[in-house]
Amino acid sequence: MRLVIARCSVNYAGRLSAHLPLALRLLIIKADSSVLVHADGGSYKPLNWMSPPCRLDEQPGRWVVTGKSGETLTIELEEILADSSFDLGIDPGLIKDGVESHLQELLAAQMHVLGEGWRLVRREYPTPIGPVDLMCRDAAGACVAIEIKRRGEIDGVEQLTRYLELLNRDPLLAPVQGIFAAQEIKPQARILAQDRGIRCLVLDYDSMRGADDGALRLF
Amino acid sequence: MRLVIARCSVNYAGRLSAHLPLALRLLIIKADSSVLVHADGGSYKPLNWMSPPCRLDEQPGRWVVTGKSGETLTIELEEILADSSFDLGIDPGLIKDGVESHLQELLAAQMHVLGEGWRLVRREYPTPIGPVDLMCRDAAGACVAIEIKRRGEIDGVEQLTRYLELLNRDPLLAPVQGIFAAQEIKPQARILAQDRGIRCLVLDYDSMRGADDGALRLF
DNA sequence: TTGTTGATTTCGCAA
DNA sequence: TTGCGAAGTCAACAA
Repeated sequence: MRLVIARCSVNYAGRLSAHLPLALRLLIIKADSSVLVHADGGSYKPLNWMSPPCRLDEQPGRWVVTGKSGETLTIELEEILADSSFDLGIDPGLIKDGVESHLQELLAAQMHVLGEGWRLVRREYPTPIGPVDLMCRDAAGACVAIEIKRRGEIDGVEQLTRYLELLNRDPLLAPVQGIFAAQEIKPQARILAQDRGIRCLVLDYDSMRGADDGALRLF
Repeated sequence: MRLVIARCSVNYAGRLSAHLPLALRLLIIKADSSVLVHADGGSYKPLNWMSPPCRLDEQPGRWVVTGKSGETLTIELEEILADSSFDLGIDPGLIKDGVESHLQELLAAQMHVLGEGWRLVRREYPTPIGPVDLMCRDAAGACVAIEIKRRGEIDGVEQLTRYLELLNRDPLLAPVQGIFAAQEIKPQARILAQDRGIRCLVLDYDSMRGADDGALRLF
């Protein structure tokens, strides 16, 4: 990894065109030749960048980075204040816990909280327009499709609605009910769901991990 | 901006939990106290980070960054190989060209590619649920609503469907047809559009800029 | 390889 | 402040 502090101007030509006027910035060149141009603010997103795979052509006062599909990042170097390199090695990588797939696993393993005699048909139940997170049957044997989100917004309700519309065309499955489950359900999403006869379920991740059934509330 | 090369382990506790085992990494502390943890690969996204606004508590061998809503990033510093600071000043910012609004302008100026005698009624045609990108009339005088996306996915078809449903309630406008136009249309979006009687149009930005009508293909 | 979905998405604009 | 839509989204995973 090479770190350069330089007064530079930058041009990008790819899906769009973008230009950065002359200013002092941090330039990062990673081991795979990818380049990041950072300012001293904003968030983690660079002002401009080139993703790997790419090739860096270093000329005096000018770097030209060319991407896989021909896009180019051109950096004009006016003045270099610092330039240092380090060998960091390969990173062991990030370990995450608490994302949507975990919610799906937990709810799949706790079908009983939905009601007596409910059972899981399968996770990621395939349909032509994408997989239903959980397909199950209630005590009476009727189909129920469950869409799980970390944050329940209108898009998720629309997604579940599409699944239900399609599934209900199949006489072997119909009628299929829907449940919209999320750690947090936005008011607009809740209203839309209820308007469409879809039940809402608020999930509590920590409590589910502890298998505390009281944490699940059906609306 | 402060740049630190250090052997460190990192823990994040917020919406999710994440952990980085001990390894050599680049730590960036920006002027607003936001922190980025980068490895020597991957893309522009850091392995871990804290977005502003946040507060950095620097203890010996440990940094604790606390975010606005209480999330924390804890960095345990095992060994520091480099540590330098720079004053970059405020960046003048990025100038972009080639985004969705430009596609809208270009298509609005090239109505004839849709067919003989087509004309534009107006761009950003207002409805109670949001503006229709382009409203036009075909040679027979029938209304056509056009939704433009850079990448055409299912959400865009849903959006256009909502507009059409609403517009078709107005006897002065009905029947209103729909066209879904994008630089790239995903298969599922195309299927959904066709199922709903919405035509798909693939746009080529470069050719449109050159006003090459042959670049537009109606499906 | 291609396609689809989730994300600590981030970012910008408008109501 | 909140909500909605776009992004050079990125990244993980399945077909």
